[in-house]
Amino acid sequence: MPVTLKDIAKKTGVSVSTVSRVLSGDKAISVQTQQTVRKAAKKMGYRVNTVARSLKMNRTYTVGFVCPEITNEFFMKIAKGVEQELKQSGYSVIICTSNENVEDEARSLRILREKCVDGMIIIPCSNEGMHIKELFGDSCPVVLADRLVDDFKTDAVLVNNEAASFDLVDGLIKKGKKRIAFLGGNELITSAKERFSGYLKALKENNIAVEPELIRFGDFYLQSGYDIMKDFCEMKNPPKEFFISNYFMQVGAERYLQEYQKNKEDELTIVGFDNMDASPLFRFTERTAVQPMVAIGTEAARLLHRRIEGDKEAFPLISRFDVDWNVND
Amino acid sequence: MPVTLKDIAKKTGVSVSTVSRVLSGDKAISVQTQQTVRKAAKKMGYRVNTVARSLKMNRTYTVGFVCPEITNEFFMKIAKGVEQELKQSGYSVIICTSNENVEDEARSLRILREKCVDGMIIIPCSNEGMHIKELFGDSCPVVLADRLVDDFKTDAVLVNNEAASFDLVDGLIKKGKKRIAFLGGNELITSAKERFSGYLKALKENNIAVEPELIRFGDFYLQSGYDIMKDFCEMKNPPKEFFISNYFMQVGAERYLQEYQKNKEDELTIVGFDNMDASPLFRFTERTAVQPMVAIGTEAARLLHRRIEGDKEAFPLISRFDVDWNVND
DNA sequence: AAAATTAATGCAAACGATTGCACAGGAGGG
DNA sequence: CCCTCCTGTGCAATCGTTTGCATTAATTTT
Repeated sequence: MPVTLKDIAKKTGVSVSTVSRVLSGDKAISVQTQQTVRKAAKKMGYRVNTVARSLKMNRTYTVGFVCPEITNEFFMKIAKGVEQELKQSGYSVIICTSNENVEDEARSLRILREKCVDGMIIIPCSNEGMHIKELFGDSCPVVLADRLVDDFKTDAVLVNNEAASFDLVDGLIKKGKKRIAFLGGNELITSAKERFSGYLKALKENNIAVEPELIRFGDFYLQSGYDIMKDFCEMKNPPKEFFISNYFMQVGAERYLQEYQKNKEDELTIVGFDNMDASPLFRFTERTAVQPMVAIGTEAARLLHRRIEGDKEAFPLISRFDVDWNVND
Repeated sequence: MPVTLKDIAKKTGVSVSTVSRVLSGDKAISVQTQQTVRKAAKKMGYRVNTVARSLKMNRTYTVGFVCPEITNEFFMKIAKGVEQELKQSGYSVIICTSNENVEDEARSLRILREKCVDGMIIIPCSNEGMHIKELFGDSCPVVLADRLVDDFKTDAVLVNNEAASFDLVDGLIKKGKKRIAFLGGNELITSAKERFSGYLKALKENNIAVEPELIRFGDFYLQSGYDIMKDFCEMKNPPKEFFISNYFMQVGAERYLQEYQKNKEDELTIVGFDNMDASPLFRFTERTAVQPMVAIGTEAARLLHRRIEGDKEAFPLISRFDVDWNVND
C-alpha cells in the first residue's frame, strides 16, 4: 500500500506521466501543476519505487561488493571507501561474502547478477577468475580490489606490495640482520605472492642466501600467524627477525609471543603490513607498511563509476597505491 | 542484452508463460516441454531478472541492515550472523552505515525504503526512533539489534547488559575493591545505560557510595577510552580498578596504559565487555563479558524472517541473550 | 486573420516477470 | 455419440515507472 504515481495522479487530476515528469524535475510542466503535484506527493508521503524504475531504466543504482569475510577490518575499510564514494552518486552497495571459498563467491556473484547490479567490486578469494568472467564478462563492469585473478583481465586497484615488502626486509638487512623469517599469506593470492617477491628481491640484492626453512605460508588469518610463529620459535636455531604479511597474522604471532616468549621483547623484531586500532599494543612489531585501505575502496569505486557511465578508456586499468610507513616505538 | 523469458519462448516455440512455469517448477507442464525449455534456458545462459520479479511479486528478497559504522568489528559480527542466516532463505542484505548520526541514518532508511526491502535490521545510532517509525511504521518489519529506541516499539535482540555488568563489578568488589571507575559508552544508547545501571546496582547492593568523579561517559570508540583513562590516571588519587563498557574503549584505555603506565601492570585491573581477536594482547584486562555477536545477528534475522512471512505473534518481542565470560590470564 | 510555433499535458508502450482464466484436444463415462 | 473432465498451453493483465509521440490550446509570426 505504498502510494504510487497513480494515486497522486488520481488525487490531483493530472495524468501519471505528468506526475512522473514533475517529480523527476521536468521543467516543461507549468508551475501551477508542479506545485499541486509536489504538495500532494509530499502530503501523501510518496517515495519512488526504485524496483519499477530500475526495470524501466535498466539501471539499479546498486553495486555489489564481494569480499572473503565481512568481519575482517581490512576488507571493511575498503568497503567503507566504496560505500562513501558511491553513496554520493546515489548508489547503494550490497555486501556479500565468499567465506574464503570459490563456490560461495560464485554463488554471491550469481545472486548479484540476478539482482541486476550496475557494477561489481570484488576482492577475490583466490586466483580463479573464470566464474567472474562467465557471469559478468562484458555485460557489467567489474573492478578488483587488493588482488588479481588469472583468466580474467579487468580493472583493479592494488598497492605496491613488492616495493613495500622489499623496503621492510631491506631495512632489516641494512641493520645487520641476515636471518629474516617470512610468514606469508595464502600463496594463491596476488598480494601474498608480491610480498614474497619483495622479500626474495631484498635478500638477493643484499646477497643473502634464501633459507627455505625460514619461509612459511599461511592464509592471512590469525591462527596461521600463531602457528607459524610457534614453529619458528621452536626451531633449534630460531630466527629473531620476522616479516609478517598482514595484520591478522601479526595478531596471531604477537599472541604466541606474548604467551610464550614474553621476556624476549628486546631480542625479537617483527616487520610487516598494516596498522589497525590495536596495532600499538603489539610488543614485537617495529615497522609496518600501511595500506591506504579506505582510499583503495574509494579509488575502486571511482573507477567502477566511470565504467558504469560508459567510459572505456585505458581498459583494463591497474591502479597501484603506495603504502605509508608506521614505526612502533 | 541479458536473455529473457521471451527469448527462450521464441527459441523454443512456446509461450512466455509456459517458459515461466517451467522455470518456476510448475508440474502441470509436459515433461517434453520441460526438457526443451530447460535445455534452452541453460544453453542461453538464462538468469532470472529479479527486478522484474520483485515488481510483480512485491517481494525483493532483500533486507536492509543499518549500523553506525561498517568498519566496526562488533557490528560486523552481528552483520555476519544476519547475512549467514538470511542467505539460507534466499535473501541478500544491503548494508548501510549511519556514520553515528541520525540524519545519515534517516537517509539510509529512506533509500532502503525506496529499494523496497522486505525488512530492516537496525543498530540505531541514538535513542531517536521517530524517523524509523515514520518511514516503516507498519508497512515493513523492523528488528532492532543491540539497542532500543524511544518512540518506537518493535522487535529487538539485546543482551543482558545490566546483569553482566553487575556481575563484573560485583566480582571486583568481592575481591575487596571499592573504588571502581566507570568508563561508559554513549549515554543515549541502551547498552551504555544498562551497563551503567548494573554498575550502580553492584555498588548499591554492596553498600558502596557512588563517587561521581569516578564515572565518565565516552562514545564507545577508542579515543574516548584513551582520554578517559588518561584523566582517571591523572587524578590526585587515581582509581586502580576500571569497568570499561566495550572493546574499542578498552583498546584506547590499554593503549594509554601501555604508553604511560607500563610498569603498573600488576596494580591496575580492567573488567569490561567483549572479546575480540586482539583482546588477548591486553595487559590490564582481567575479565570480560562476551556478547554472542554472531548469534545476535542470527536471532535478529530469524525474527525478521518470521515477521516478513507474516507471523505477528507476541509483537513486539524483545529477546535477550546472556553473555559468556572470558578470563584473561 | 491565417499560419506557424511553442507550451502543457495525456496516451500508450515498454521494461521482464507472474498468474488467473480461457481454450483446445483427448480421454473416459454414460 | 454426446457430455464432462482433465491436461497442457496460451492470452492478457498486472506490478510502478519512464518517455516518445500525439494532441490541444495558447501565443507568436507574417
